[in-house]
Amino acid sequence: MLHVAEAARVSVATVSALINGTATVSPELSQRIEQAILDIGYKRNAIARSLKMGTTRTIGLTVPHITNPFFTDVVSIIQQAFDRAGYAVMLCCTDEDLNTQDDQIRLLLDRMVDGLIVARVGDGAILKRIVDDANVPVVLLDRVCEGVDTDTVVLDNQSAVFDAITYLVDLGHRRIGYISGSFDISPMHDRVTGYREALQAAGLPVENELVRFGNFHEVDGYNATMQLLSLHDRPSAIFSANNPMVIGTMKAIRDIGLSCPEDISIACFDDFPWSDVFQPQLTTVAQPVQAIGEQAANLLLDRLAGNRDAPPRKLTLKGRLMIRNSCRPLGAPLGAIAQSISA
Amino acid sequence: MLHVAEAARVSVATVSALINGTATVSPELSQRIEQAILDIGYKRNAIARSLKMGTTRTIGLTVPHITNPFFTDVVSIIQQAFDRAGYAVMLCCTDEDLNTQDDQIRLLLDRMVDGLIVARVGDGAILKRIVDDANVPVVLLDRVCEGVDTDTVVLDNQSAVFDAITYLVDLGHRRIGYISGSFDISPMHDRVTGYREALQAAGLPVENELVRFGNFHEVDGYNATMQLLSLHDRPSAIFSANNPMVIGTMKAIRDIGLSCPEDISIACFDDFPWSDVFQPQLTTVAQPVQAIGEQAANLLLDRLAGNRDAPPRKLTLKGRLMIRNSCRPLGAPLGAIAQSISA
DNA sequence: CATCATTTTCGAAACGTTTCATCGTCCTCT
DNA sequence: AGAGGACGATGAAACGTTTCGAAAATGATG
Repeated sequence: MLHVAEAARVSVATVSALINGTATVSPELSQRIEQAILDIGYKRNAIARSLKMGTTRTIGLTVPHITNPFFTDVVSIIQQAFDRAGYAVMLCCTDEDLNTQDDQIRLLLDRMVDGLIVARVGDGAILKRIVDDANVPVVLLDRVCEGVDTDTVVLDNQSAVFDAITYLVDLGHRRIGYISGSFDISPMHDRVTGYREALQAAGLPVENELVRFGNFHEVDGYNATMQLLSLHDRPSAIFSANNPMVIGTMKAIRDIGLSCPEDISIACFDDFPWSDVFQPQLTTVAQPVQAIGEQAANLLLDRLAGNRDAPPRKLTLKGRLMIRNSCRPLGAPLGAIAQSISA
Repeated sequence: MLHVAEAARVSVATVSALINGTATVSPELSQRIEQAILDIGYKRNAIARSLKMGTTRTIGLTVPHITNPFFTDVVSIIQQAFDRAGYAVMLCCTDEDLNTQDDQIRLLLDRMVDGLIVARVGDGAILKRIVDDANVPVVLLDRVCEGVDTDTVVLDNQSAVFDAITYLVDLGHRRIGYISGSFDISPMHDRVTGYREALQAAGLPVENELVRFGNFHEVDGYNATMQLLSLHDRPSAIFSANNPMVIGTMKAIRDIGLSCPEDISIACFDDFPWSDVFQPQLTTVAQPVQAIGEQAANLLLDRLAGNRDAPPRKLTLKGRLMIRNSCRPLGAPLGAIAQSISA
């Protein structure tokens, strides 16, 4: 900018005024300056600007896994929203690891991001410290946490799983396996609760041996399924609490030589685009990813627009059970599957 | 830092020296400074540091689509590599749009990223300008471009598709449809070339009506498949040049009432984790995503480490044909599929 | 004890912007 | 004609670091 000012024989203040439109500059100087900018190929240095302005027009976004289609979709939508608003997005993957997440968020805050969207934080204390420490607005995604007062977008996990399990019960299933993610993360907690309540509502016993915990990865789903299928009285249906784990479940039942839905019914959380073109077409709980992403982005953009003091807003969205053909009516002949799909 | 210096009754220069270890500071002052840092909860301002140092320890990464599993995997691996090296990654999705990509890269350069990894750039001229303008190292991913001399990691797309098509020919297919992405992007160009050469090598005619172009999205695959299947002499096999498009292909053949592989054989580019648990299990060309991501990261990290003047390095990796059960031997009874899989 | 070498600390400039108070100029109004 | 306003342009300070040369303190040596 100094060079531009010299070349145009004006002061840097005038150049700045022209570029930002913060003051009127005469046509004559404008022309000289613009020419100089072109000649020199000047680009404003965003770092210096950020330092002076105290704003980076960048937000931080952390997700557990970018390979999980659910998060991929959400990230993509959030990206687009901030793109439109002229913000850049700094993405970090925490790999479901608390320390990593802590490091990442610290990194982001050090870089003076203007705001933070944090998906699926693990530990309440860490989370609380983050929200308190950061003097920037924070939006929580897919995770609610007692005592942490900030904008939040979550799914009604409990009722979503309740509906899914109830559907299985209605099909005649009595022993339903459940594969959960780590229990200390609220969505996982709520999903298990939905499972238990559905069984209780149907007057069925809740048996601990039917509930397994994993760490969200495919291999966890695989191992958990193997355990469930080696029970002496094995379940006739399995519900898996996330997408990567259900892949593990499918691999396990394939390796054990069973087939779905003939031998075992499968349902899971999180829909994916190809779920109705391959067999079995999985019955899933679809999250409204578009809405989740947009709402989270809107909440943060609203804060960034200056609405700092409004009380924390907590949004809860509803999931939707997508019934396909991976669950069969128990005791009914196989031919009945087709009918059940139209249910 | 000023506050810390005051609280510890030292100069800011000394605080800086201690924090960065750029000079020895006496145990006594060190102790006072560290205490002050703790008391105040001081965090170094990375923006001011970047301004002074001329380096942000941030790299930019652009990909066409984050929802394409291939790019998701690559992004994830690149992320991890730079994470380990203490760099942050700024991710941008270009949505296959040239203007968007241009804007994104400009945005990244304005923010003084230390380096750039650009996946799948569309236009040669734009690309050349980017590489020339940016006074930071640039690594090209999944795209090679005449006249642009910079580090590059690409797949040997041509031979990968050649192998896949040859496999289909060996199964007895004579009319093989091909669904390509935009022709002006080198991988797409090379893939089509592989297709043509495989047919020619087998002495088969290359018919234009069998080659369709789309813009990488599911809907493009759907439309292209519909067109291919409405030909009066329709193909017995279809190869789709990327992952989202093959989903469209599968939906089209489902909607038309055909089934795979009985009525039509399907193969595609890009493997995905669930491809061998659902039916049909797609025969795919798997890219070595791990290697691609790591190599790209290594090339850039090497430049960032100071190796600026080495001549551009061009890495070409090999794809691998993953034969599953979505292609059937033509003319043979259906039972023969199982045998062909072991081929 | 004076001198010199070495270690430790510091003041001040610089990075590239934005912003604010100030200063000319020129116009308008009494 | 002189005063007052409006407008355009500018100099300089500030943002929070790093760094360099210089100053101060310490230790060693003759």
